[in-house]
Amino acid sequence: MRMSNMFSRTLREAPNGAESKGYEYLLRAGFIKQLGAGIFSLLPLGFKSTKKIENIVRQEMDRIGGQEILMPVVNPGDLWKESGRYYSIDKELARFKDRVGRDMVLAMTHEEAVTDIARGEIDSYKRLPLFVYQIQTKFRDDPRPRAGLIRVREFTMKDAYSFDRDQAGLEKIYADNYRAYFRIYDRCGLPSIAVSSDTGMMGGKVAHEYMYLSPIGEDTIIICDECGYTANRQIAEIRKEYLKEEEKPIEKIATPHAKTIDDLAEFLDIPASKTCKAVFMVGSFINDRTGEEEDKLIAAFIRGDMEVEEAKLQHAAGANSLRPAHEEEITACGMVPGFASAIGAKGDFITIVDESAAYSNNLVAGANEEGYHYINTNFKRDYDGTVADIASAREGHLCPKCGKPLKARKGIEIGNIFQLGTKYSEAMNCTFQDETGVQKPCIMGCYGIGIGRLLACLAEEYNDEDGLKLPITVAPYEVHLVSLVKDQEIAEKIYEDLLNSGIEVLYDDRKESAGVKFADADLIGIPIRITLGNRSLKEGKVEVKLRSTGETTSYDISDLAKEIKAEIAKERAKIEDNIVEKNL
RNA sequence: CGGGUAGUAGCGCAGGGGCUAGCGCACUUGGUUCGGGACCAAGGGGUCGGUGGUUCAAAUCCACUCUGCCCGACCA
Repeated sequence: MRMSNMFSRTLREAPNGAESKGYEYLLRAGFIKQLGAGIFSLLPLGFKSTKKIENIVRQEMDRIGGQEILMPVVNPGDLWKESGRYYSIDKELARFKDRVGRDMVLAMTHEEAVTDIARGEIDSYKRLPLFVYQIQTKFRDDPRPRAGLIRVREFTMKDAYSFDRDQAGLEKIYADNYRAYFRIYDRCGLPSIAVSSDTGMMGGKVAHEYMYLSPIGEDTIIICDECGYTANRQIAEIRKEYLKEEEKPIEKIATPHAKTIDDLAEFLDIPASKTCKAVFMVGSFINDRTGEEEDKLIAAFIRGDMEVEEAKLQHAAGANSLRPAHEEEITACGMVPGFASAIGAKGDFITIVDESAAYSNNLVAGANEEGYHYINTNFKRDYDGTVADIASAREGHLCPKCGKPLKARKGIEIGNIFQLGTKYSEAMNCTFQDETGVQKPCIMGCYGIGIGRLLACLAEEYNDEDGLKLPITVAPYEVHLVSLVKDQEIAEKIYEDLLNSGIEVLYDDRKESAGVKFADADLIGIPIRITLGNRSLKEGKVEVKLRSTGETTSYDISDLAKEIKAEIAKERAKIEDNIVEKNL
């Protein structure tokens, strides 16, 4: 590619709103261009990188037996009504009507579409297992896109789907994907960890998320350095110590102005762990057959020294979504915000009690009367409810596996794998006949990687004060040929030679000053830079500089292509040698 | 969806009722320079986000509206 003819140009200054380095450089180097909130075009350099990432993904999917297909972005709404997600997913699912008024959706994932195909293909256990994938556009109308390609509305995703006859089959392909994902990130050069995760709108039971740890991440990951336990905070468990003691008689006491746990603990001169905190949410419960929606108050109780994790609470209550409750909704059930407990409450609401509160004795809790609390309240004796783990794991809490203190880190989700089970196959009647003639639902799994987000994370990981320095496996070109010579003929010849040797070359043939060319080369960050200068050329030499290390070598022009191929192989080896097989 | 902030040339910004709307970079032409964002000279480019209003006069004041960004709610 000749830079004199390149569609995109570099920018000297960062466009307004590029707050992270990676995003800024992707914009300035001309990899991407914003079209609207959360909507980006890929320019030639960004598209090249994206294709490289896609090809790595493709190779690894093929390697574990994946068959590439392509499904439509536009799906009939009826299909999504079958799975129930037409109703259970809110505005994030973009809907429209076609010319005859049929409900249509822009697919945000493809469980429905693939299950529809599979139910037509799969009749016998002999057809299983099956594993397909696609690399395709998704649209999710995110309420708040941000940080460039990190969180967007339209994006390219590799999504894969497996169909098995039993759990053992699913677990095998799940483990294959688990390994393949690490190989993909390793081959892209992106550090990654796998964490146990929530299943969210996908449904199913077992799931892992792959995270790139970064301060700009929006997910919080709980990590145990000691035993390797890792989980998204949404589901991270902690070892809880219960304050067991002899039950004492309940007693109402005056606690004027003690509305918060801190106030209360200070007023009574007790630790927060001797109190019980109430958190009120309203859950939306959607009937996914009819789309009918019902709101219900959820009262969550947890020991005063802990916080409620909303995702856990949502699961425990079986709600589709949660929002904070309004004061009237709480008082309608006989509870008084600031002085609330389940004791003496009435009306239709769901009570979820964290283990910390349920298994500790003699806690101070609200008396549902302005200015009063009960001391020595005990679960079961004084109030009832569903016991669940709804505690939010924080740095310093104890590891559920080994009991050592946990750490909290920020991360960006770069992929996920789900054991779906039969959620979609049952809802959509995707069954097979086993040896005994019995119809059974296929056991499904799904596996996703956001391609653009991966590029964004790579840009975040690989940059310095001069620009990007993507690894050679994902950089748009292998070699940047910078010509500083007056007589372009020799440069043209070298360019041709390199191309003929099968090397991917970005050729700066522009009539620009050396400084401009070097600055642009650093900004775009192609791994190997060849500089053609008048002086060294007279001696038959050219300079080769690595973007990653700054290391410079001088080569004879006569065997340049051969030497460059060796350099490329070395750069590739730097990445490929770091591929580590990681098993589930 | 709530709070904040901003829309003026490709990018970054200034101007804040008055005559041809500026600056830096970028762009065009000519010349000099030529290994780390060169210099000189001459040029080209803008419905001042949109609509409506106030006024003799609006980029500037007012109302509404659209869009971007940040924080939160939210989210794979």
